[in-house]
Amino acid sequence: MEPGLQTPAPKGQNREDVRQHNLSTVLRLVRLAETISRSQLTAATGLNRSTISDLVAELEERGLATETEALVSSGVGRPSLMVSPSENVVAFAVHPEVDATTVGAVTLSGKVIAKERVLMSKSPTSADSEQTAAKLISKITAELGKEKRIAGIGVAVPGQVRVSDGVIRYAPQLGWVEAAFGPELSQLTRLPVYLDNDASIGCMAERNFGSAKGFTDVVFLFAGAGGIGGGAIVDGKQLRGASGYGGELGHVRISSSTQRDYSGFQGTLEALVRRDDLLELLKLYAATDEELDREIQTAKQPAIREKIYEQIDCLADGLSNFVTIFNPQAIVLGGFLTSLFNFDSGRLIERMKSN
Amino acid sequence: MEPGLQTPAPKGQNREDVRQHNLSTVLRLVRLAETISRSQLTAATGLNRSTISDLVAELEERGLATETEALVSSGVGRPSLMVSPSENVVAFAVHPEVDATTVGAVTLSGKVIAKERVLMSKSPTSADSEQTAAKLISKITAELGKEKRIAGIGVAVPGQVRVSDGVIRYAPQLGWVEAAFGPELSQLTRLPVYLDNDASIGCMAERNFGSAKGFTDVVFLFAGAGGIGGGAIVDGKQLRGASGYGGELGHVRISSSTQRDYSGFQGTLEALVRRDDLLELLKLYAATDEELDREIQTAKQPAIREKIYEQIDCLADGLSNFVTIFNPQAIVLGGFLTSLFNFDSGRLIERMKSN
DNA sequence: GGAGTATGTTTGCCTAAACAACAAATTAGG
DNA sequence: CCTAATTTGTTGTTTAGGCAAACATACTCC
Repeated sequence: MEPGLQTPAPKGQNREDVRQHNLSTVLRLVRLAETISRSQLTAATGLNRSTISDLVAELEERGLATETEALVSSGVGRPSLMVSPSENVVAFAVHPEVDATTVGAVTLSGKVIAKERVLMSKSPTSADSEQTAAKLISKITAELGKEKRIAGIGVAVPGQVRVSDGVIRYAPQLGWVEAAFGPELSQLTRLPVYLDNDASIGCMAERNFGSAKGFTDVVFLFAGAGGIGGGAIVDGKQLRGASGYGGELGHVRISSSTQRDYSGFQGTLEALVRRDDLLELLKLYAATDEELDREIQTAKQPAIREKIYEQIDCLADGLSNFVTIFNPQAIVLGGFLTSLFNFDSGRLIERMKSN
Repeated sequence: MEPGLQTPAPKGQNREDVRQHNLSTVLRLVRLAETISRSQLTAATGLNRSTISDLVAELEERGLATETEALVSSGVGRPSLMVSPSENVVAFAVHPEVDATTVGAVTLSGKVIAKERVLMSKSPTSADSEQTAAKLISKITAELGKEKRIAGIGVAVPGQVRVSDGVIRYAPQLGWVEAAFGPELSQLTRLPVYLDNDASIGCMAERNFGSAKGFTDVVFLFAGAGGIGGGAIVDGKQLRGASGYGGELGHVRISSSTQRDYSGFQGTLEALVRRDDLLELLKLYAATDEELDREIQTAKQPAIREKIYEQIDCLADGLSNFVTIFNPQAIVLGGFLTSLFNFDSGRLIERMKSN
């Protein structure tokens, strides 16, 4: 339909690729399991005992993992050594928002060892956020022990991101367009920077550590103040699309309604399932998700209940489409969508089935 | 949401895997290109000259490819040897339908060397079709030269298929439910059988040889007499979903309309973009796609044009959702959807953009 | 026909995984 | 306790597949 780059790219594999693949496979298993025995690694990877030994040794040499003796023995035979991700490798997590910029430091083992949040002036530019982030990073770095090694920076952007070159294509709430956040932050900090959409990151997190752990096909829908973000895991990988703008499930049109969403599109999931609408009806302003949830679960007024049901129905319509399209093993709801689900999960499921 | 099998399966790689991968990569390139030089193979795979030499030799030894000298030299330097897929490896293609069963024989090089079609009694059972197919296969096999080697059977099923075990889950037009077509046909013919949804197969074909050649992200929508089939290529791979029922794009709901599709769902793309509706309006019965196309392109009556526009709009709504979700490089339309597109592609595109 | 160039071919090398044999650390069972 | 059985870690060797280098070959260009 439209002209595009032909990208066959079916590369061959050589020795180094194998080593790389196996190292990363082992490291991934170690990270995801928090701590795992060498024998479990051999079983999971199908590789030879001695190969695992070698791979783990290399990871240890590179400072990415540590081996310890098992605390409790789990049966007959010599107890297997336990492998854990290193505490000394840290990555920074950056989250630029309209009113604040947050930077966290996380170890490879998943522990958050620092977190700083700086309030921003109204509508900061991309450069403002970058500089704030860079300052926080250098501050946290200075406070870290000498033994810590910094792997890089991950940025969760509330908007469309071109992952390949780290450019924020469009972040409606921040008002940024085509901002080279990644390269610029990398310039400032001299660290590798990885940018991605916040919903996508949330999706991967849920899939790796959260409620969708281990599933290969997942649909993810998260509602916050800024609308509905979404994503999908297809065959174990994040759905990105050709240019990286795929998976915007909140912007899928589910009705002929002319109600508009935050990006100006009509009849989309985001337009019809709105946190703001409920807040207004409930006369809640600037409420947290917890407060909103309490109000929803205890709502008595027919008008309000009606509105909630309406949103549940819209959510169900959207979800049933996603089921048709993706045939997922799990659907993960986040933010106030959880509240909608809890309010009447039976109705939601019933409506999904009826479609 | 629903309990599912945890499938992490992050396997390690050993030497054999590499060889396998490289062999299949080379064979794929050879098949897709019809004929390709060894130097092109080295460039495309990134592998060493001597490695390609070795791989091609192995493919030749296994009877999967043949090497010939270049007919025309393409520049300075020693001319590279040309590699082509073997003509002696054939696969059978089976297509069971309500009124007929078709079997074709195709060489690895893509040439159709035999095709037989047998009319069936009204609504054949799965076993009927299997037996008919098996008979045709043994008949064609007998007629093939001794030098031909049979690789296996591929079946294109008009319905939901569980690819993993070759079971047809539900084929509405045939009225089959949970039919073990794959295993049974394999039993009858003593050949490996691969089953898949016909739309999925069409999708891969378009992507490999057709208009979407080489693209990694494609949305595919095909309309026939039996409704609208669809599929998607995500990151170079067919979208299947957890149980293999994904990608049913025709059954996606795009409107609150209560119009039902062939599977009884309301407001779906299939329910609103109906070939039958147009046929009826045009007073065409049992028309071919070509006849229908002629009538559509020359339609004058306002009522008919109105209906066509209506369908174009519905199609656009569906497509724009798919663009939001998949962010594809190309959209491939098939069957009478092509006619709708040609009737007023401007309107279609405009409507897609406006959403 | 010689220079230049790209490719095919052959040989030996290198590396990573596998394998085999042995050592070590545990449980089970008397 | 002591021995057998079992499982895992360790070490040295083997093997396979891709690579690099050196050389041979076939083409174009001048």
